[in-house]
Amino acid sequence: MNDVIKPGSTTQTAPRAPYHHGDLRSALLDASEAELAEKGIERFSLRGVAKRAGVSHAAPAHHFGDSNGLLSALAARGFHMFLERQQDFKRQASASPDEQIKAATLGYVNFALENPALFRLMFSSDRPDFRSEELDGAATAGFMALVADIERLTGSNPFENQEAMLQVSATWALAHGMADLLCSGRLKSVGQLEADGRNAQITAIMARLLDSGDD
Amino acid sequence: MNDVIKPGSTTQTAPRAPYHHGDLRSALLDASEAELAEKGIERFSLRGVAKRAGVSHAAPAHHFGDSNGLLSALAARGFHMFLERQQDFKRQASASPDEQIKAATLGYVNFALENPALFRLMFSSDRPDFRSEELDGAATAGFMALVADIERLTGSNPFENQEAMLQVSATWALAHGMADLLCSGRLKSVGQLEADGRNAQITAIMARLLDSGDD
DNA sequence: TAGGACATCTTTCCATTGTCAAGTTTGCTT
DNA sequence: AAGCAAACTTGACAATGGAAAGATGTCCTA
Repeated sequence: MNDVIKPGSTTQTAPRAPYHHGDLRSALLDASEAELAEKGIERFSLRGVAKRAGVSHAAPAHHFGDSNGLLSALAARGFHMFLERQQDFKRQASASPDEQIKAATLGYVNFALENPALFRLMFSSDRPDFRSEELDGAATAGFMALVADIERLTGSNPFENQEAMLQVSATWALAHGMADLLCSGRLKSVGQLEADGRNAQITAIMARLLDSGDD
Repeated sequence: MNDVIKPGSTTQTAPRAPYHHGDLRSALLDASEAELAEKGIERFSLRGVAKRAGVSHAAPAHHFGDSNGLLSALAARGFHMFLERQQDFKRQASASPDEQIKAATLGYVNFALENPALFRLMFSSDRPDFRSEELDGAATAGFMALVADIERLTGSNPFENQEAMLQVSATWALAHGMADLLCSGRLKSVGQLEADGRNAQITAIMARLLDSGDD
């Protein structure tokens, strides 16, 4: 009726306001990320998300179907952030293949430590639906980047060379294991250190693998 | 006093029946394990557990406090099973330190694949309370076994030698990364294989690390 | 410019869940 | 035998996710 802007909006940055709320979809994703970071996935509440976004508790359903749909979209966005964080580190490293891999590992682990709940959503939850094109694509992109790095390192295409694919698996598993253990508070001998020392240890551990069988 | 078996029991195998139900505590743990395996931790229901055990929905509270208390006890039992599974493999392997570590890794990963939901409860959940003496002790025992193996491998006590502790971290992280990725359906190049081929790949990956810096 | 058609969001309602408080049964102790 | 404490049940409550139906705003077309 009137053109008064609804006061319910909370933290929108530059909304195009095409509709009632103004890009509620991404506002809900922001709210979900905050809810997840604060509560963890096991106390994540859809109604809590709606409250953060300043809308009714049933509003998310229209954009995401159910709560798992929302978490799927959030996980997909998480994988994009994840890949970017790895690229952050890679850009600051030397161009040699093994340095690039070490840098990606640092990005991998630091992302997990910076976003532990989101990392768990992406890797240790049944709620996101990986049959979703969007999510599967986002998750696959990171894997493909690693495959390319290993190809540069070994000179063999991992999809054609079993030994190179084994190197992919080993590298991924080692990076993932450090990330998962650290963000669950295990692996205390590494986790207790401050950022620089921790990153040095992570690199040293990865070096132990890379300096071995870089055939 | 008497040896009359209560007729209200539903699915007990060989109950001592010291009380009303007959060792309800462990019956609830069994029921929880089944509930967890079927539903996963994210749809785990305390009332579902009670229904499985054939008791009222509030019965678990007396033995475990709240649902997190039950999950803490279940996780502790999980860590014992976890260690046993590693020892299963170690007994069937040669006594050399690196073969023992490879065997433990096979136990680590196979346990995760056999009990994916329980594995997630143990490593990727905030619900178990690790301040609990029982749980912390069970979780620490596995770590100490690895430390001992690395000491045998390197000849140095990891608690006194930084390089050896780095080896502990690397070994644990690699085993854990494989386990976590495989039981989440990632790492398909390994996960698609049948058991024997999969175990061979796991061993080959671990060898890549152990054959490197076993100083 | 009026009138649908439709996407967006709210309100209301319901089944399920975890937890609490009180009551009931059972075995043990003295 | 009496009482006591442990073990378990019953009933209630607030919070949650989801379904259904209503309300509101926007756009497209005639």
